[in-house]
Amino acid sequence: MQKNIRKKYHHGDLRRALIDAGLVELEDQGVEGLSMRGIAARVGVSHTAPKNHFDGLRGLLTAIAARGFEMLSEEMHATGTTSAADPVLGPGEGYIRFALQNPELYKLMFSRARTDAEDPDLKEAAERSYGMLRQIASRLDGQTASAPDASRRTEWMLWSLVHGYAMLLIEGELDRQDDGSPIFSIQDLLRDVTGPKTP
Amino acid sequence: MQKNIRKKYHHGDLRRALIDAGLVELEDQGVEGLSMRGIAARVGVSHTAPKNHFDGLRGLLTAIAARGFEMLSEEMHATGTTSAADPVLGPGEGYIRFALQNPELYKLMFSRARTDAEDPDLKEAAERSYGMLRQIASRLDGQTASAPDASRRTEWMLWSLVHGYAMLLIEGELDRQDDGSPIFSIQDLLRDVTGPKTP
DNA sequence: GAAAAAAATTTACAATGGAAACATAAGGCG
DNA sequence: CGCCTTATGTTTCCATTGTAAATTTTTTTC
Repeated sequence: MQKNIRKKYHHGDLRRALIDAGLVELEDQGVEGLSMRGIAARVGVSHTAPKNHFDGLRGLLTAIAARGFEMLSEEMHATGTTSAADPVLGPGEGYIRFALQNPELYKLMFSRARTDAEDPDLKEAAERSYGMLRQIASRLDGQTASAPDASRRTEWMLWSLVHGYAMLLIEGELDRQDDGSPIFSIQDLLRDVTGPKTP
Repeated sequence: MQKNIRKKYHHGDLRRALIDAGLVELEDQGVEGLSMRGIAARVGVSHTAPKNHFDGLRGLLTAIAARGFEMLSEEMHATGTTSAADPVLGPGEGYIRFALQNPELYKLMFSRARTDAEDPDLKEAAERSYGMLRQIASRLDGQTASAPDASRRTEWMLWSLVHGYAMLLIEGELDRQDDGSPIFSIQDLLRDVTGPKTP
């Protein structure tokens, strides 16, 4: 009856707190170093408390991944609506920026071994991101020659390129400059694809 | 003395046996399900026996990853030297075939969190694979326009595309046909890149 | 205010990676 | 040959982790 906005004795919003803490520990120690007990300790609850909000460690990781996709969509949208932004290169850059700023989270988001791909929240958040990618692909497609199912193929090509670029950079397989930025940007690679008409 | 099938106290080639067993369990249960004890049990030794041959679980996984790169090089070479093979599409197809036939191994090979990237054997085996990729990239580069550092950029582009395609397929993000084969092949995507001059 | 539900803790347990001490085989060397 | 050194495996033990069950504490409902 009384929805006291004052802090409740029962933590109040443990679910959100656990996800937030998980995000911190994730980038701090990597997915490997993540533990139910560690996250719970960071929030200050017993290590079994999360069970009331998540279906085990996998459930918590799934929720964290869902949050990641929300962040990704936001980043792509932000970089895409800038006035100066290219409709293709802009969101593509936002995608990469997110991946490089949250490498462990990005890896988790694409790790079916650690998350539950059937989770409704995760599916919805991921689908929103994928939809944005499809939109970009259709724009990119308009710039090049069009075959029957060219759109879908372009979508595969774009996503593969961007995802591979992000993953290889995260895992340290592609060289970086002294300031930490990649030698070639995703725009550099995309320009190779959008056609040689661009000088 | 007795080279009978009698069970010897000293295994003989435990190192190789552990890697072989690890490869089986890896594809069987995924990287997550892999355990030192499980692998040791499969070979029939105590769970601490591997310590004489590997530096912990990470050491064993590193050795398995190195073996993976050897297999990858072999597969690319085999598919590239076929008489009918395109010098670019051939090895590219071999790369993808390996990844899709050994998905868990492929993921492990690119997981710096689980392997020791400084291991000499791993470095050497990986470098051999990367060298083959560079070779393909230079061929691909010869087919398109050439800018100053175009070669290296093409290398990034090719590797990103192929790796992303492999990873997305492995994680189930890209749809497959009823027979399990991808809707678009890596050749389909590569043709988008090699330029529209190819019919 | 009492009952019910929700949230969190305590306790317990099995699995795992790893360290240390010990055991066994193999090979070198007198 | 017989002893000794070393490489290889085993036993035993421990800390950490995820999870389940029983219990306690707080909140909500009636």
